[in-house]
Amino acid sequence: MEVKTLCLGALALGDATGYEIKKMFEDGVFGHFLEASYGSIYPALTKLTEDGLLTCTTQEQDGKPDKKIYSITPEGSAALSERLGEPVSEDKFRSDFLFVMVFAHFLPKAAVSRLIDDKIAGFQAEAEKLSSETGTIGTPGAEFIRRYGQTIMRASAECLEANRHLIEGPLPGQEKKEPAESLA
Amino acid sequence: MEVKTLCLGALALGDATGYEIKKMFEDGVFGHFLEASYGSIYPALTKLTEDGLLTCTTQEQDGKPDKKIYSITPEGSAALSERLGEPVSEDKFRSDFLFVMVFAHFLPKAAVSRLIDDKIAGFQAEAEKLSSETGTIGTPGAEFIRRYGQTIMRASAECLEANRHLIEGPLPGQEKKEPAESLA
DNA sequence: AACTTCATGTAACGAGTTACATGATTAT
DNA sequence: ATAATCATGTAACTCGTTACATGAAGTT
Repeated sequence: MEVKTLCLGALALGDATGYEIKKMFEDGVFGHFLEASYGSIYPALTKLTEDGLLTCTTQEQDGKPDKKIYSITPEGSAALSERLGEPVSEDKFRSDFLFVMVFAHFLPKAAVSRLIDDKIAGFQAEAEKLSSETGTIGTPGAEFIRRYGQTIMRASAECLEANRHLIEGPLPGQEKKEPAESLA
Repeated sequence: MEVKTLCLGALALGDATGYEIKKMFEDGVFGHFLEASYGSIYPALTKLTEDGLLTCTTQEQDGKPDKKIYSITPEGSAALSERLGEPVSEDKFRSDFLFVMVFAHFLPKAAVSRLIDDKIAGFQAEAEKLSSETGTIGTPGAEFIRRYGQTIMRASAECLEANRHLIEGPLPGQEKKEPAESLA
């Protein structure tokens, strides 16, 4: 999905500036499964406006550059519909972390454990973030994504915890005496 | 993670040709969370050999181009260890499908339902594939990845099925006035 | 006859990121 | 003081993909 289409979609949810669109791909719903940088958003916005798919209202500000608020036009909506109907590219899950795990025996044990701890914490934080976002965008689609994201993040964290012994070796508590993990 | 590192990793699992390495990123364990094309693998292999991180044995064949079997050198292993120790980039989950779901109301109902059906089938196929791969590579890391992948694929399929009503609207049979939001 | 598998390699092209340029305001 | 937020925009660069070139053997 090219950035132009993403911008069209973002603006279908309401008028926004380039800066705000970027935020939607950072913190907003989109942030969990898409990304876009200023370097791609601003040129896309310019191009879409030239093509009549957006209109732009400039709002003067003092100190800061003028705020350029973009709105989607009927042609823009039509274009979005069309692109949405085209076959979507496959979901892509890229993980350098998993690659490292395959070669965990190349690294010191403590480093591997830290990597796993951090990853689990990351998943939990992401799940947390998603649940706190409830109601940010009122659409069913957004709610769907929140639930989806939470499910995956929780499943990931649990699965990692349940199977970390495969890469770390058996837990100290399981190979000898009582578990030493008392910190809760 | 750049392709050079990926090749180094692939060859740490055993000698291989460029062609075979490509297969590992298509069908093998790596295929589920990484990708690389011939256009990046072959140049990477050449570069790594020049740098002394790999050695190359040419095996003549009739008809086909000579087979070039690469092996990792001690320096290559050292380089791999080093790169594995460097901070890994964040996991990236990119999904055009989810983007489309946010704007499902732009599409005909039947098209949306088909998209969802296909996606669920895809997740199930992927889970299936992962479970059939048991034992392909004997390492704990590979086993870990299989379990991880299966968990995620199954969770995805189930979650999609459980929440599809959010984007498709309530099921014909459930269309009543009762509070239908139970979350489970 | 046509397609897939095996097998390597290069050049053009694409799409987006990174870093830079600019600068006021507010928070730490 | 220092950093972050707000706000837009461009140019260079990176990295990789796509498509091409070549070609035999086996399969449908």
